[in-house]
Amino acid sequence: MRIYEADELISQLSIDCTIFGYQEKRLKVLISQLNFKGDFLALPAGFVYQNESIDQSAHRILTERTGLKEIYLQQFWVFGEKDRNYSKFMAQLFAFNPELKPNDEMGNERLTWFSKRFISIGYYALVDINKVQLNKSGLDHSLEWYDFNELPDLIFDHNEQTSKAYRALQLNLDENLLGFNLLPDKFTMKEIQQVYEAVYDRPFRRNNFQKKMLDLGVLERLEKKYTGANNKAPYFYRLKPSTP
Amino acid sequence: MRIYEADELISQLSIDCTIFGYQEKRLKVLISQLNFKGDFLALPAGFVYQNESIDQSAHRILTERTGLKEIYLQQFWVFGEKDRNYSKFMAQLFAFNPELKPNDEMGNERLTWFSKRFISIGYYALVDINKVQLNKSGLDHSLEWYDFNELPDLIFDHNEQTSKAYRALQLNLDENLLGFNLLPDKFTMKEIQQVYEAVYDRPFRRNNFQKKMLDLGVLERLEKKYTGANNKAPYFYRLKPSTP
DNA sequence: TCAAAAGTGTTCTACTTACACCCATGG
DNA sequence: CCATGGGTGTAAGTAGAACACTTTTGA
Repeated sequence: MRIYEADELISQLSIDCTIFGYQEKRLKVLISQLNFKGDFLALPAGFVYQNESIDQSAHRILTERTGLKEIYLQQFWVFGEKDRNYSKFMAQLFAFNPELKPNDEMGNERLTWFSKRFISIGYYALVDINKVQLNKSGLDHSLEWYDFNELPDLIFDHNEQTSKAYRALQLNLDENLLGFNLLPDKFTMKEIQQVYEAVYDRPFRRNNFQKKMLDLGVLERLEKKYTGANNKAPYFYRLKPSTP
Repeated sequence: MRIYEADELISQLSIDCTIFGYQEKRLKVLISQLNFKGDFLALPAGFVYQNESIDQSAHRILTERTGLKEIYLQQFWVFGEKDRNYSKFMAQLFAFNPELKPNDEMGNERLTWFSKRFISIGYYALVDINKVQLNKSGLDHSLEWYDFNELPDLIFDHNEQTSKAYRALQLNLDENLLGFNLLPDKFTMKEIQQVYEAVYDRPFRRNNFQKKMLDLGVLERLEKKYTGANNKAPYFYRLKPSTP
């Protein structure tokens, strides 16, 4: 389990990722249960190698866990309080995992590294949950999607981070056409509306929403979607190829 | 000149500040000429001490140079490209200042510190230019206000930073009532309008602007401002005390 | 009494919201 | 032919832009 390569990493700096997905009318967030005894739930996170940009670092963290290559990713805040360190987490960790207490030179060095105050760059990501192939990194005991509205207690300030990420998402969803990142390539108007309703936690009027979307001029209407239900079949849409 | 206290500082991390002021219908930015031979112009910047938050660090950098205690300050972007380092700057620096080349243990240690790749957290600040008492730090040869539209070449990616700071300012000015931070406590409607015109680089209609401002409900009308000009005297306004 | 600049009211327009109707689908 | 859900058109309401007019000030 490689979690410590101090020379290759920027010290005291971490990347924390709030990964949003969408399923069954719910906004979801990917949460990792850490690979230790005790219920330590956390955002997928990692450190920055000397030879990668912070964006590349965030991409690496995400690609490792989701298998996705193309991911919408956006930095949204730096968390830099002066007492922001792992000490509380590590005290709990050692209480549940006494065998992890450092007992040699190497362990102490690692402890020193983790004992320092950390600055964290918060990223949020939007993924099509159906394309994700969850893949635990060495740090993860399990990876699981949680409803954004029913997030458990996370370590550190990760609950605060999800709140701030959510606010950033709300601010940017509409203007930057982010909603489509949460859906498959082909989707119905109802589906994209439900994404909006999940993100903004309020209903939209069907007809006005459709008009607004079509007026954006970025959607291409495809064939109808016949589901076998006894009602009119909706159209599929996709982002116009010219709209990257 | 203390510019290097590696143990007390977070390594590979800096804070760069784009400080906006307003004077004579112009948006201004505070630029430092570095205290070396050669024309090195830069944003006021500094590093983060272990025992201060990143916000406190930015405040310290600003307070040192402007004398102001209360400053509107906002992080807006993290610059973290993988090749983001001082090497190009230092090559030029040594060309103009060969005596700075390290010639002892201490100098080499410092060189090592500065040779690494740096992550920079960009802050922008808004100040009342009349309240500012410019005060050079040890790093500054001089401090000067430049028109935002006529910024000289700055070291590093500092020109890019001012552009990004400017965009962030435009996005936030209106919603967060930031314009008033650029003005004295008492101001006329024309003055705040001219701030807006400077920031958005376009004219506003006098009457509509006044209506919009008053409809915000945050302004309190004070006495008239008699200037001696042969025209109707405008009112002074201030932010309502209840609007912090 | 006049020019300049400030204050205020009114219309016009564009966009959002709300309501209404019609159409396709499979039972 | 009916219930259900999808597509579209139109009226009402609201916010901002544009225009017009009045008031104050000192020369």
